[in-house]
Amino acid sequence: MYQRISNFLIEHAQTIFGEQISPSLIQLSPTKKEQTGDITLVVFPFVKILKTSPVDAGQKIGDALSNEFREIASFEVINGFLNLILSDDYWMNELNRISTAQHFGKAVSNSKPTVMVEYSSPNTNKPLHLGHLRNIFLGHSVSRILEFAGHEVIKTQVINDRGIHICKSMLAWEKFSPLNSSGERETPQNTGLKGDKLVGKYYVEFDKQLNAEVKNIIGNWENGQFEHDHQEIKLKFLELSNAKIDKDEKVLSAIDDKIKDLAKSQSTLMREAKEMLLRWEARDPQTYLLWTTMNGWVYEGFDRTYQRMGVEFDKLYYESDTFLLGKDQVLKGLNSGIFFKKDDGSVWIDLTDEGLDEKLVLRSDGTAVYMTQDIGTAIERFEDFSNLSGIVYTVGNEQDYHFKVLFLILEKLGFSWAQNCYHLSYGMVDLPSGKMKSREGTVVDADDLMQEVVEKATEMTKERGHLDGLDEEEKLNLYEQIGLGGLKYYLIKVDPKKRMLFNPEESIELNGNTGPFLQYTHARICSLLKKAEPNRQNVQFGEVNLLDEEKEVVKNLIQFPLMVQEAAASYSPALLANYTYELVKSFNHFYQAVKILSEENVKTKEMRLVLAETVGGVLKDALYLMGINAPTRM
RNA sequence: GGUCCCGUAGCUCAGCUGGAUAGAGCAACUGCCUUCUAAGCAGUAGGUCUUUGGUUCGAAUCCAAACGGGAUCACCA
Repeated sequence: MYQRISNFLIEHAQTIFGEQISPSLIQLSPTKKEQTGDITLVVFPFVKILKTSPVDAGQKIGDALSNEFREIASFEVINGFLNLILSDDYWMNELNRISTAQHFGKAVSNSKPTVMVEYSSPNTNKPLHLGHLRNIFLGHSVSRILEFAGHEVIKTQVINDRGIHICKSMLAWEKFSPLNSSGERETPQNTGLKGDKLVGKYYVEFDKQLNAEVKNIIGNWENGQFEHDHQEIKLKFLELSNAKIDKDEKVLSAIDDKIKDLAKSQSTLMREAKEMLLRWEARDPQTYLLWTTMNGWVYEGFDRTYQRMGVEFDKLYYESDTFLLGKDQVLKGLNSGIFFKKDDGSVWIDLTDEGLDEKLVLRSDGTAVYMTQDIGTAIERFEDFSNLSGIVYTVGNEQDYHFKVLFLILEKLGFSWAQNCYHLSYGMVDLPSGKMKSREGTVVDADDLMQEVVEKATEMTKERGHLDGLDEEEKLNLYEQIGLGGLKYYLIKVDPKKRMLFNPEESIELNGNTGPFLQYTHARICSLLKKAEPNRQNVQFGEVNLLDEEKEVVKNLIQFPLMVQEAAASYSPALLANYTYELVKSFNHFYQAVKILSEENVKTKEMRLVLAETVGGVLKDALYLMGINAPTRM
């Protein structure tokens, strides 16, 4: 309707306004709730053209529109706004159109370009945490939204399965794992621990042991004892220590950190970890076996976590396969003059013209850095999938700079698809106590959180007691859906790019703007429809008068396809979440205000049932797009 | 210091391609279950939209500066 009005005004501009008008002058929007009307046109832009008062201008446009469109029953001009009132007929036709659609708002599958969505991308040295949850739910939801909007979507993740951090866990396990009676070190099998948890435990253990050693080393240094009488280290230490004199706290702690780094570099543990990394890179069989084994434990653990989350991937990339990629590209770029070489042999790109800095793309020893790898991986992906048009990277905003540079480099290397690559950047998740810090043990574990949320859902659902006739398995399934639905919605409803606060109590709340509230409404509708299926034959769409409550719901329903498009275009499930909440609120308002089953007028009753059914369908799809299940009872 | 992001009710967030009296939820207070699931609905209260300038018919929204918070600027990933 908006489109039709807009088109009409443009096409007949000459007769209405006496001149051609720019489409940007036409501002159509839903009328504010406080005002009567359905569609509002802002009249101000036309006042100058028509050289009359806002009232006369509005009157003139209103006349023209209501003559043209029989759907416009009447109109009002108030304060420079033209409020169009649409006929019941129009709303009934819209309801009819929406209710008979298969998946209203869903574009034809694969009618839009293929995109790859990357999310999760964990390290294999520790379990997933709250930050990953935001990342994963966000990326997963965006995948579904893009798919619904017509794209073919390939869901992927890069698993950071190599590097010094992995070696730390491996080394700690080798050194510090106790032996059991059969002489075995700890494994998921003999401890019952989830694989990623076990490996994470040894990562923490490494840190603990390292800190102890570091403390020891610094103690020795302070007493003037330097291993092998190492002069260089001694000088550095003394220099740093002297720098501490007369400094304030902030500078002091920065210097202390530097001293710690110095001590770490001299520690046995760090040295051993680095040696292990070298052995790994040399493909030492024993190291490789250990690495494969421990990563295997982690994958098993991750699989269980992903499964509970209800997310999946189509294609996995492993850093151990890709970390050598990109070097050729850099050398090619070097030849074509995009990169340049410094005296020490390191390769850089100069981005100062773009307002950025110089950026390293290859170390002086010829080895790859993160950037090198990402260049290679991106190119490989486009080779793997010949119909790929772009990549969406779901990665935290601390890497904004990295991706800015990455996309620029890819563009300079001549890959036209670089402009279809998008960094879906999201803000950090803070706790009421402040930032999550692994060092301070304030990290919220993903499995623990999911468990907690499901337990809470269980407790509160039992309290409500609407579950007669469900068997035990169905009940457990339901608790799971409610708990996770709440958690997902909580993390998704906030604008992705904004930093957000995670309040544990609010995340398991069932009332208000929450996942369970949306699910509850769905369950309610299902329960209603179980008692009376709408019989479409009885609905004569021309003969029913609509109440405001009903019209409001239809208005919201109409918006759904538009919201999906917007959410897809801006990669923002939050838009969809807010929309869904509005839809559900208007439905509940309607549900509470009118009778349905006991309505005596058959036509009205059937219309209301159709309305409820339609909301149920759209709601189910909307929840699906957020990765949330829609229970039929709760 | 350079670059980028953010600042809206006590708290958590919408609104930001300029438009009517700035909205929700939570927390507080009042009502509504012999009637379709009260995980609901209706209502009361709560605001110098960080500040100051500018752009114009009109600014929470656009521009500039200041203040406050965060991120990033590694031969780390």
